[in-house]
Formats: sequence, C-alpha cells, structure tokens
Amino acid sequence: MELYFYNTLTREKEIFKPIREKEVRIYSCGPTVYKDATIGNMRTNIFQDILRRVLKYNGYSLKHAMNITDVGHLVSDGDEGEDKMLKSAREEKKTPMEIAEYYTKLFFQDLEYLNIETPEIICKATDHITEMLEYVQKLVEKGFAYETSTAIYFDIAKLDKYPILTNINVEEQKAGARVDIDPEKRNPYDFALWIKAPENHLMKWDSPWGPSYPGWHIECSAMGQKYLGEQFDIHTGGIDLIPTHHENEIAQSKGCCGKIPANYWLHGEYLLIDGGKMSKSLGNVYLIKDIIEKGYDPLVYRLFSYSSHYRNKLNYTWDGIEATAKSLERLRNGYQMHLEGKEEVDEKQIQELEEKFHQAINDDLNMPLAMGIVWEVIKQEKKSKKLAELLLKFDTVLGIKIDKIVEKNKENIPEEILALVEERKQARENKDWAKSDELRNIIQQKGYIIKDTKEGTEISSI
RNA sequence: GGCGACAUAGCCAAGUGGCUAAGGCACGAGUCUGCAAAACUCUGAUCCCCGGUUCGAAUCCGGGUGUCGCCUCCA
Repeated sequence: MELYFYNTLTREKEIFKPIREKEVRIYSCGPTVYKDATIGNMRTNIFQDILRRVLKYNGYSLKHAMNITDVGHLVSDGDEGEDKMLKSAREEKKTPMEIAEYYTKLFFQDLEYLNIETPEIICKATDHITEMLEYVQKLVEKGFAYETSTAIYFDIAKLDKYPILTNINVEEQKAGARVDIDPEKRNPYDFALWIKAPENHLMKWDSPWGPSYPGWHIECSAMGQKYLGEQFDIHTGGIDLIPTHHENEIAQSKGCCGKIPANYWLHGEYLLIDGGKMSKSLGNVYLIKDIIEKGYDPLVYRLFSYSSHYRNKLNYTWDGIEATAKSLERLRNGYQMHLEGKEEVDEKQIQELEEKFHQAINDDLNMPLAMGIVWEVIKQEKKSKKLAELLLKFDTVLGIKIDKIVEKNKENIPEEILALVEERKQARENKDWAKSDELRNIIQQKGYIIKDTKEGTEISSI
C-alpha cells in the first residue's frame, strides 16, 4: 500500500519512497536537556513515534537517530544570549554535566511513560565535538564560512537560495527592526557555526580558533551525517524548528556536500493550552508528571494526541483529558470483550477493516481517522478473538496498551473504610437498603467511591 | 510590518467535488441493577458570512469576518 507524507520541503503530500529499499533512515531533533520536557515537547515525540511505528507497520526496518543537545543551544534560537545549559546550571547551582544527566534521565522516563520507542541511535552533542569541528573546518575551506572576533559564521550569501523552507525575502527583512548584536556579521541571517568562548566559560574545547564551543545547528548536521550519511530519508521536528534550526541545517549541508540532507521533512504542530500558547507566565506549562499526579494513565495523553492530526494544532484541556480517559477505558474494555468472544467473524470483513486502518495511517499518519476504524472494530456486534487479534495488531501503531488490564482494588484502603464496606455488605444481604445507602454516603464522605459489580464491590478513592 | 494556519453538532474532530457529512466525549432515552455506578443500545449538524465556477461544493476560486501561531523563549 502506498504511504504518503506531507513534505515541508515541497509543501505537498507525496508518496514516500525510501532511498534504500527496506531500510528507512530518520533524524529527529531531540531535546535540549536544560529543563523539564513539557507535554508540548512530548506531542512531538509521540508524532515521531507514530511515524516509526507506521513505517514498521509497512514492513520497513529503521535507522533512527536522535540527538541530545547538551551544549550550544543559546537562550535565543539565534546567536544571542547565554547557553541554555549554562543558564540552568547557574540557576540550579550544578555543573552543566549534572544538569544534562538529570534532564536526560527525566526525558527518557517520559518516553517510557508514553510507550515511545527509543530510537536506534541516541547521540549526545558533547560526544561529537570532533565531528562538528571537522564539519565547520570543511565549511571554512569551501568558503561558506568566515571568522569574526567572536565566532565563525555561515555566509548565507554563498548559497543559491536562502531560506528555502519559508517564504521570506531576506533582503526585505534586512530593513526590518532586527537589531544585530554582532556588527561583524555580513548578513543578519548569517548564523554561528562555532563560537569563541569568553574567559570564564564553563564549556569549551580547543579549536583552530582557540577555546570555543559549537553553535546549535552544527550538531545535527554533523551527527546526522555521521550516523545516517550525507543524505537520508526523513528529518523530523517541531514546527518551530522550520525557520531557524532546520533552515540552517539545510544551509550547512548544502555548503558541506551540496545536498539537502533529507528527502522528506516532517513537522509536528503545536500543542495549545486552553486555546492559547503554553507559557510559564500564564502558569500553564504542564509535564507528563502532572498528568500522572492527577491520577491518569500517561497513555491517556498519548491517546489524546490522536484526537487531532499531527499537522493541526491540538488544544489541551483537562476536560479533554478526562474525556480521553473514558475512551481509553472503553477501548481496553472492548478489547477484553472481543478476547473472550466465541463468535465467528468473516475473514473478509477483518481484511477490510485492516485495510481501512492501514489506509488511514498511511495517509500522512491520519490518527483521528484511524481511531474511527478502531472504534468500528470495538463496536462490532460479534465478539471474536480474531477481532481482538486485529486490535492488538493496530496497537503496534497506537501504542496505547489496549490489552492492559487495569486492576481495581489494588490501592491500600484504610481499615476503617474496609470495616464500613463490610458492614454495608451485611446490610445488603439483609436487604436493608436504607442502611446500605447511608453507609455508601458515609464512605463517600470519607473519600471513597463504591461500585457494586457482578464480581463484588469495588472501592476506589475519589 | 512580514510569513503562515485554522473556522464542520454543547465540546474535541475526520472528511478536500457526487450515495443517508466518520469517530470520541458530554447531554437525553432505554436495557441491566434493590438503588446508584459501570457496561451495553439508541438519539444530534443544510459544514463562519457573501458572491462565483459546476449538472452537482463543507470540499475549488474571489471577497469579508473571526480565532490563533511564528518572525522575539519554546517541540
């Protein structure tokens, strides 16, 4: 079946054709490990994971590299301000290394919570200083870079076209309000490849230009080339990376080897919070941890992200999470019902459902549409093990652990409550409904909810 | 100022020229249950406005209105 992706490079939905027949090479811009990853960051990671899983569903093997930025990302995405790592280190009174380790660990913790597969290759910027330095030297030799008193800059005027991902005219923008900090730059859009370190800079390495450190964009170019070659299949990231980071990566790659590094560029849209942007000043920056602390399975967030297409904005609300939590419960419940089902289902029908699902995910990862098919399977009147198997197959893409059995009554219920529950049980056996209801009220006031099911009484905290 | 996205039922959202406009959540009705909860079944929209193209438009074109994002911290 044909697989389609929307390519930012061409602004069109295209049929996907990998360079190698069976193996797809992907580079994803990973986290800058200087602070907690937000649910917004995680939306992008989920999108990238869906991409992986859909490619696998289509029979491809993967070589997926993701970087960990632990140096060079300045407070501004441009060339101004302090290094993010150093700023965090100063604020938290730790070394940059400690900061990086701490937040890297948290990042992978979040990936695990969200059932996101770890890419085949994880590469840290600070482990690849040599490769980056070589890359910069090559750009200097080829005349695409020049030195100033503070840095080595990429000279965009040497390119046939810049930018290529955005429709802006650099010449016109020049006249705009942008105040340039470095008057030695030939063009305001020239960006730093390598930065000369000030006297007391914590992270610096020897180079032909003295103690210095890499710019933000060079790491992805250097590591991508090292692990995936000069040209690979797919490059992914958040939509905000388009105008600066990815544009500059392309510039570097064109300068270094005359090629755009990837054939397909896929970008995930933003997550909005209550209809607006997420920002610290509004106090609406949420982490996966926050969702868990409110008592939700983190996979609720994963499922929530399927409510909108990855190229559309998704509006995060706690109501939305609550609604999705119910959906997840029903999906898992529906799966169990099929698993226990004994009815026969037409093989042809199963094939049709599978095909519809496959078509949806192959249409530029249309997860909202795919979920519609999942529900169609769940709601089949005939309950069959074969449909359960089909759902499990779908879950290799969904990753919501549809076969997970949520155990009730697992939490520790205080003795006091258990005694009340026992007392109510007696009352119910005596058909003393008034007393039974009264006890239920008391238990609820003490913070526990009672549900009578076929298997007995369930107790859970509110 | 420049660039871009979006506008479909109470809420989220798919659909990009043609059968009855997917699906989820909520609401309502019902089945079940001592009741309640859960579960299950059923129920809802002439697609922001105006004009145009067409036998036919939510879907294409033009204009308007509105919301939002980026260019300045951010996936």
